[in-house]
Amino acid sequence: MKQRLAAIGTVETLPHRVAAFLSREIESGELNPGARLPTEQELSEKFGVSRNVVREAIAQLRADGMIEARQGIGAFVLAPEQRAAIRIDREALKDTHNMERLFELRCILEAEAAALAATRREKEHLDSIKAALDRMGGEERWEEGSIDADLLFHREIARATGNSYIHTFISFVCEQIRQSIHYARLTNPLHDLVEINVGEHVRIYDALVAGDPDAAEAAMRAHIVGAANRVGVKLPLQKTTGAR
Amino acid sequence: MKQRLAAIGTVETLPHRVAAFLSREIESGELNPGARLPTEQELSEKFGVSRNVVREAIAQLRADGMIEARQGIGAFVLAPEQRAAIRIDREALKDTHNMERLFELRCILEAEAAALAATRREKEHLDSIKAALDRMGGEERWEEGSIDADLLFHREIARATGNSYIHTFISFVCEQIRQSIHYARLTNPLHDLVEINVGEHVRIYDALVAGDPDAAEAAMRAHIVGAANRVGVKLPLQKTTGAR
DNA sequence: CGGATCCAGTTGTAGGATGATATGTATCAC
DNA sequence: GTGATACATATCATCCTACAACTGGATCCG
Repeated sequence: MKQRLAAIGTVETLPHRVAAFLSREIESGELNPGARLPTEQELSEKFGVSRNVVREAIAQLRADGMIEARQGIGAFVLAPEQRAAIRIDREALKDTHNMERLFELRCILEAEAAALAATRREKEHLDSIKAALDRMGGEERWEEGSIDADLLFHREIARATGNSYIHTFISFVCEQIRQSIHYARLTNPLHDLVEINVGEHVRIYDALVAGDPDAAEAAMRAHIVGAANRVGVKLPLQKTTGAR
Repeated sequence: MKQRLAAIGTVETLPHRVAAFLSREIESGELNPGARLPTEQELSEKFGVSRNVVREAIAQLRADGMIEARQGIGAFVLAPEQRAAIRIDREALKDTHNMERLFELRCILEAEAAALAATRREKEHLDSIKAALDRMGGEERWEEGSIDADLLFHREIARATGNSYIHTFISFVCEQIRQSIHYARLTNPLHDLVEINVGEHVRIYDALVAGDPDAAEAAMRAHIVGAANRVGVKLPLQKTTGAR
């Protein structure tokens, strides 16, 4: 747990700050695709840091496919479609409207994933899903432990689809939501404990055991809409009927 | 175009190679979460590079949330759930099975996105979607131009959902698929020109204009299954009925 | 005019030096 | 002996300088 807190409250290192600055400049359109960045020396003078720091910052942006550096010429901004990675700005997560969008994305992914999982799940998957479910209800303290179990439950369902990309994407989105909730609790301590509806989870699990994709999808959709409501986010989804 | 080729055939810089090595070691489980990496000096000796290069490599991994460095102690491997970014290994894209998984993920995202877009699209969105559609059919040469138009068509639909995260995710997945097709064509030159079914696109567009979410979703689903087939990937989706 | 060569600018890599921080050890007072 | 303090060590963070590799243009030469 200490490890997680350390990860969240990570100190802002100089290269990280420089990278964030350049990144925002690119996102905001001040540096258009194809434009050339200032030289490393100019940047190091501008920010008052060593060239080494600038290079580490650029290494980060380059790894994301945001810019491309060519020896002897300079560094250039790439088009957004050429990004090699998806990264979500933690600052943006503090905005409730963005949280709503994130929940919407999560709903899309997980609802379909639940349907897939219902047709493909094997015994091993059901066992680990059940284990997460038990941990969730068994925890006396509603704190971190049961939140972890909740996330594990969702990740295990994603894994049961047999599609590693789906697993990766869902894990990622869930983790972003966890962290944005974490922030929200810091600034708004009245949500001291997070309410988890075990009944909704059980309905999902039952549908998976039954191998019914439509029921699994509907249950998952209802659950995520409910979870969003419980943290104060209203999902404007049109598909709450579920049945088809 | 030269720009894109340069981006794809980018030279392997030393920090990139070191980062890739460490990354593989983490993914393969040789370095478990919580494990401590060798010191920067040890790594620089092991790889025969300067400490500077090692630091740039670590900066990349750290930006992805794959490792966490703590001053005075060392660098530690983080759990996969704590990743701050999604990155897809280009090497993995050369595997047909992975392409199938990627198409499946794409189908999930885009089908639901099309339904959302049908209810939320405004005139501006319809105009840009139509423009992409015209470019697609109008291109004489089936080469890059119309592939670009195809991708733009899908991205504009994603944008019409009004959810920037959905837009980002779909753009990303589409781009990965584009590149994996690019690779496939290099090794298998019999697919010299990519076939694009304009009719399928028109049906999607019509459903969006009509504002019919179910029709849009079904049309999108059918289109992506068709597109996968045309590049030799068979999608094992259970939901080809579409109508609800 | 054409071509080879040189030159200045930029990124890539190397190596060392110093500061900041965490951990363990030794010393000292009591 | 015990506790607190000071010190030593290890490690990452940052800075600095220098040189190598590469590019593009200027210059020079025929």
